[in-house]
Amino acid sequence: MTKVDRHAEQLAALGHSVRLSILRYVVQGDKGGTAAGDIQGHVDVPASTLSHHLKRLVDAGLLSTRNEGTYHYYAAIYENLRALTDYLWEDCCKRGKGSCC
Amino acid sequence: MTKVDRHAEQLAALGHSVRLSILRYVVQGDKGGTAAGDIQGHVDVPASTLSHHLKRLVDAGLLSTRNEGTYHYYAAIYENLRALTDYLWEDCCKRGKGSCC
DNA sequence: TCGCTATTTCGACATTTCTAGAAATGGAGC
DNA sequence: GCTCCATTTCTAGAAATGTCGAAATAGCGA
Repeated sequence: MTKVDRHAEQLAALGHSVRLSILRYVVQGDKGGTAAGDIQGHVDVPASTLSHHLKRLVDAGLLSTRNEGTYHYYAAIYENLRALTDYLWEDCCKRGKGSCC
Repeated sequence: MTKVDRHAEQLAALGHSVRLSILRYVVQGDKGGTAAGDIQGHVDVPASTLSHHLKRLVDAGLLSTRNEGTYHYYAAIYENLRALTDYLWEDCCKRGKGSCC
């Protein structure tokens, strides 16, 4: 999988209002992660739906998982998120006449 | 449409390898925009498919269009792209114990 | 062991997105 | 007018994604 494909997959993972809300909630949370139940209280979807969305974010490499007893904590992988946002601006205006960013 | 929905739509627009390639190519191009034909030479999809993808990026508010004769130029809307990437980091660690970003 | 809670997996259906050929548009030049 | 050329719109089928109830898993405490 190329760099473009990988980043497109991450952006697609964020391209859904529920998943975007999840990511933002988790990004704002503690570094140790946020429990799935806590997240559920915030986004209001059935547990099975939530679980699917969380899996998608984990698969995309944006969230990590840690299980503590029956609680599952999800934390943002900040360096991957940073790499993603940086990617969109990489080589900005390289081919242009003036600078812009 | 809420802020989350709007940004999710923009991220979904970028969540496709062809469209992500298009955006990056245009972001790197001149402020005056890049012609559709130029873009097509870069991404290698049929014109009808390309047009569909370009429309999606325009609808999401990430690209603007300008017609000059038969040529259609597409340019990145830098401020919207900036707002999008900033949004992902907004209030980072607000609810956490330590700082992280 | 039993029951309780947190969470995930399964399964099936509805919806959306992707793709690309064919036809249509719109402008430039003869 | 006609004819290129660049690009978009139409169309329809294939593929992927979203949803959520029901069932399954997994860990805790009594």
